[in-house]
Amino acid sequence: MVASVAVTRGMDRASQAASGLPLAEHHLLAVLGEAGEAGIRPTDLARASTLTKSGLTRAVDRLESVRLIERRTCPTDGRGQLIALTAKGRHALRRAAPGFFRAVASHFADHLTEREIEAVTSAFERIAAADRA
Amino acid sequence: MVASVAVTRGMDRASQAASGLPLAEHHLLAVLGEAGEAGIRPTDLARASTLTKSGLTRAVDRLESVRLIERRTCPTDGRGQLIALTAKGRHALRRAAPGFFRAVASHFADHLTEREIEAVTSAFERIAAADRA
DNA sequence: ATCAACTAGTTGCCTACGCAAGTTATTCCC
DNA sequence: GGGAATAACTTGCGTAGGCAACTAGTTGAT
Repeated sequence: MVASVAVTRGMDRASQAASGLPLAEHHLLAVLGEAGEAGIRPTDLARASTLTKSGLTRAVDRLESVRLIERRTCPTDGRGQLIALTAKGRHALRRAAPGFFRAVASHFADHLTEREIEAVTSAFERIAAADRA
Repeated sequence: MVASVAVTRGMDRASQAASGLPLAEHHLLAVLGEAGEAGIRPTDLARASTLTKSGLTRAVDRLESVRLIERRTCPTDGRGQLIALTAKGRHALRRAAPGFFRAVASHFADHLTEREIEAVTSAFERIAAADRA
């Protein structure tokens, strides 16, 4: 836990430097980037992030207020919505990427061997999957 | 990050169930347990925890107010103090231990192979050490 | 068709905690 | 040994975010 907090804090500073956004919000942009034009439902976005539904609502509020993302009404469910990157959001993500990847290296990957990176990646993916279940 | 937040949240609930304390505070007790009778300086405790100095001040306030730990004036530095478990604190730590270890297993270790546990442990120790430097 | 049970997202409330500035004690240099 | 630079906590302030309760919409059973 101590190490993971250290990495998270370092990455958060790096994220602020690279995009002006806290790590959690940068991560939302990244997930939305993978989701593509179609957008993604808030509940799914929360699952793929480090936030609960209520935290997500507010993070989305912030990102929407600076026009990095947009809420669309969901065509198939009147309760729901679809969240997607705006053009501005896509640009912000692209611009932040190099600094972000350097930070992953300096705060995390550079301290590990190849084998360790593989072990950590697969183990943590399994843990995240178990948690979602 | 997603996995580490999932584990942290699970462990936090488990810690609440086992001792009534949030994970961060349980961890402080654990570190103090290892420090022994002599106690430990707040700055060192902060380094060994997930908290900054200011967060530590307040966590110590809370734990002291329920008599699980005590602040002593430091004999060798008039600015400083020594923090140590009270007898009540030692008991609380012992009572929480079984539930706590079960939670480490169910939220973390059970999802990993032996080799992965070793890889993660050594890698994360190195990361934590690098951060302290 | 209606009503109950569930799900999606939002909000009120509260707390933890980081940052930066403040206080007090120490060290070190001259 | 006197004064600047540094270190050890503390505190004021601001914000993020979890929980639980709420609203609105959906689904399914009769």
